[in-house]
Amino acid sequence: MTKLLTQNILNHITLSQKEIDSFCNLFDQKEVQKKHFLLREGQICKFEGFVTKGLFRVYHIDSNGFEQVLYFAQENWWITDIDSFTNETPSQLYIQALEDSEVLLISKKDKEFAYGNIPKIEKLFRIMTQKTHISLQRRMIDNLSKTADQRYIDFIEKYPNLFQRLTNLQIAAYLGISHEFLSKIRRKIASK
Amino acid sequence: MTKLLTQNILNHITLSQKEIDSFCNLFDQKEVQKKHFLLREGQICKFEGFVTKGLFRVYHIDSNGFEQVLYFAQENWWITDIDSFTNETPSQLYIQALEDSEVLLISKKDKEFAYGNIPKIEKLFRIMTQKTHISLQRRMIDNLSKTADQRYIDFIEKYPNLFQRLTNLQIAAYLGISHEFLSKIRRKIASK
DNA sequence: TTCATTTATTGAACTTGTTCAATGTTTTTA
DNA sequence: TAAAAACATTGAACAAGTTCAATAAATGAA
Repeated sequence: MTKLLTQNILNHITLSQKEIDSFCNLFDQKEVQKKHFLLREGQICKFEGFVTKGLFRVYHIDSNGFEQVLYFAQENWWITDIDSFTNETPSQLYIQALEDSEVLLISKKDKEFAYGNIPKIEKLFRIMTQKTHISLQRRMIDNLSKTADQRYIDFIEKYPNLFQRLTNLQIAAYLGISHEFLSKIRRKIASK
Repeated sequence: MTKLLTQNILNHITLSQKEIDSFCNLFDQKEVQKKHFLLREGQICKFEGFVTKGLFRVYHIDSNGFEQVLYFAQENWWITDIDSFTNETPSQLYIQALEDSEVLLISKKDKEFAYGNIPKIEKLFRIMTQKTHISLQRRMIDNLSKTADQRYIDFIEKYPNLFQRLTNLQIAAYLGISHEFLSKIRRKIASK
């Protein structure tokens, strides 16, 4: 059950079997049906999660009712609203399963426990946060500098697997464009 | 000389005087004249820096020659290209002083040393990386959901001090719009 | 202080992307 | 398997933002 998680951790740092077991034991498995929510706006995010099956979208709804996707999380990805989780403030985000999914969840208390009792866990999350920050930094630059056409082409190249599993509606919400415009981009690309 | 740095660290974690001294000793002070560079595209970023005086911009030049500002760093802010520094890959960024400035720099080797010898430093950077990630996440959502007018108004509110010290050219490059369009936004706002 | 350079403003034409409404297609569910 | 719901496409009118070129204003260096 925690095989994927173990693998993921060992990808970042080295831990003894004992440390791994003790850390993995802090997680609870949860099944989340398609369209069900792990988190809604206004709630305080009480968990950090590791996806073992399925696919989630983490998104925001703006004042005009439009949805913006912050990121998608499929198998082997971590999900949380780090803002709400860290500061214990109401979330501005929704986390919804786009397929029948399974996650391993750890609470803030248990995570703090791990920080205190397994020193390398501090390093693990330092490294993981760095990596997600680096990706977001790259995405920020792309969003500032590239046209929607190019961002769409980049998305397909970078996440061919996600591309297969997502609707154009979801991809448009990630790229920051209307789905109608995405449709026109697709036609333009196809006609080449 | 390291008073600001000490204050900044104690804002995030608690350290003994001895730990503080031992960590602060790993930094070298450097003066950077206005318009001079701490880092240029193609170089590997060898430092993590803490600004004690002045103002820097961290920016990217895209394939069309346009500049996008990833962030500004004034006194009490940290600067680095975390991507290049962490992965030891050529940077895509420029870091330039916009005023005569002073920074405290730590090398990768010394930072690794600190991780190994002062356990709480791991926590310090985990927390700091989380915070910068949270800000970037908020900025990403704003960029996806808000119009340029609103982003400009938000910028002034959020960074009134930076706003005073920056030209409209720099602000436009941060907001992701042309400076001509920013000029039109300013006129529109002024006429209200 | 003056000349050169950088920064800011403006207007007109243009491009990118949105909105709305209609229609067709696919997927889900009863 | 039929009906409903969600998703995708299209066109036309519109809004947001760019580009280019000209000019004015502010700043910096000699």
